[in-house]
Amino acid sequence: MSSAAAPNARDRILGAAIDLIRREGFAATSLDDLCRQAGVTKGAFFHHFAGKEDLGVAAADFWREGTSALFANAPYHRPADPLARVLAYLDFRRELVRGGVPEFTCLVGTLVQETYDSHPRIRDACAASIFGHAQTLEADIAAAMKKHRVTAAGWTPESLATHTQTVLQGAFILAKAKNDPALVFDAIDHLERYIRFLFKPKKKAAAA
Amino acid sequence: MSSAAAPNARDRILGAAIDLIRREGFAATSLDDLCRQAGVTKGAFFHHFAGKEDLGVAAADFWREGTSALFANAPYHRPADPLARVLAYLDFRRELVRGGVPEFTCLVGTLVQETYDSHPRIRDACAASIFGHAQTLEADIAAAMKKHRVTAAGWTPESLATHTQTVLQGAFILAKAKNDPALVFDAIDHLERYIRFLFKPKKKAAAA
DNA sequence: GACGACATACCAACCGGTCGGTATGTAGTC
DNA sequence: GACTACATACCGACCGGTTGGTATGTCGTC
Repeated sequence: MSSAAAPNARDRILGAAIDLIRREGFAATSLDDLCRQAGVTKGAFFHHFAGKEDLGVAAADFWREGTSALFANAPYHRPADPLARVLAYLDFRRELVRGGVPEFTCLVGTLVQETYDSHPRIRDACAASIFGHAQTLEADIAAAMKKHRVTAAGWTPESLATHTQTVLQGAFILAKAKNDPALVFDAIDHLERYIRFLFKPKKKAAAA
Repeated sequence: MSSAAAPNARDRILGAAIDLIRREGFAATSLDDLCRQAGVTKGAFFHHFAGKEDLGVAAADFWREGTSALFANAPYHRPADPLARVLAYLDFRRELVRGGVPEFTCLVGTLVQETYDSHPRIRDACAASIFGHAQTLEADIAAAMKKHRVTAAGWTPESLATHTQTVLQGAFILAKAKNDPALVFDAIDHLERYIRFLFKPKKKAAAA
């Protein structure tokens, strides 16, 4: 994910940006620190990026590309049953919670909080990452609804897919606040329990 | 909440800090901007606060005091049934989603993401606000479990109370990313559906 | 010799923080 | 009730370092 020792300067800068922004935030990450950590000079930076805002957009795009490749190649797509794939996705998210808080939390979740009001281009790039990823879950959810004959009362595959990301992003915030990765596991447990409820065979569906 | 025109400089500074930090973030909020918006000078600022980190701690504390008064006096405590109180809490959270995104989102959720690694004092103040508020929900959840004879399989009043805050914090992030308050309502709807599932009378409980 | 990929040197604005100073209490003493 | 001694609240000019950004140079490759 971090391309710490990439051959070209651009990727080294983006790798350093992902690391520093997740740790300190976007505004608190100075270009001097960034270039030092990437092992390049300011000249290299401004050769590849028009400015700091451009770096933010590029970092969010880089994150989106990296994570979408990671999830596309992950093993949770293997089960034949679509509901099993959704639950395997949650297992995979649990597996990703390793190392320190700055290593497993989400770049774009951090980035968007600092930039949503002042840097709409960065905000949109973050939104593309979050909602683009959510979208990859919709097909499995829709297939699971069909197979398990679930008629949604008040929710859709899209809204449930979005909700998984809501829970994960919130879990990262609470994990940071308490400096405790266990809170992410708790949140995923609740989310899994909810999804199992939604797909539990029953005579009468709940209203909300 | 914002004490925009408080009589004393300290509260005006804190009100301006809550506004600016929610809008731009902590690092991007300069003391010059802050003092300008508060209508005070740098001298007044450094009379009341030891430095910028101290402001962060004070703002989180101020937020905790303000929100805990708001929730303590809110009408969702009125229903006799404890589960109804929990659901009324969710309704109250829906009501708070008014105005623009910077106005209804959470100060400490934003603040902690920028400071969890570099300013532990601020992080702890944010954690106190989030988890202190979550704790106020535990009694109602526990009473609801008792009344509705729910034997939790894998969750506790504490973990469910925490989960409500997880969902809300995550919802704020997604609402910022898409610049759309409706995402908060969607998230609360899913959360309400989950809670209703948990307390639905049934013969057999689910495992997770 | 043009061009892409960087390095070096530098700048002006801005940043958090300091400092000397003023105005207004307020409590104690005679 | 006047005087001293001190505290609180606030002002605004100023400082040195850092910031994002620029201008120019160099080296390898086609």
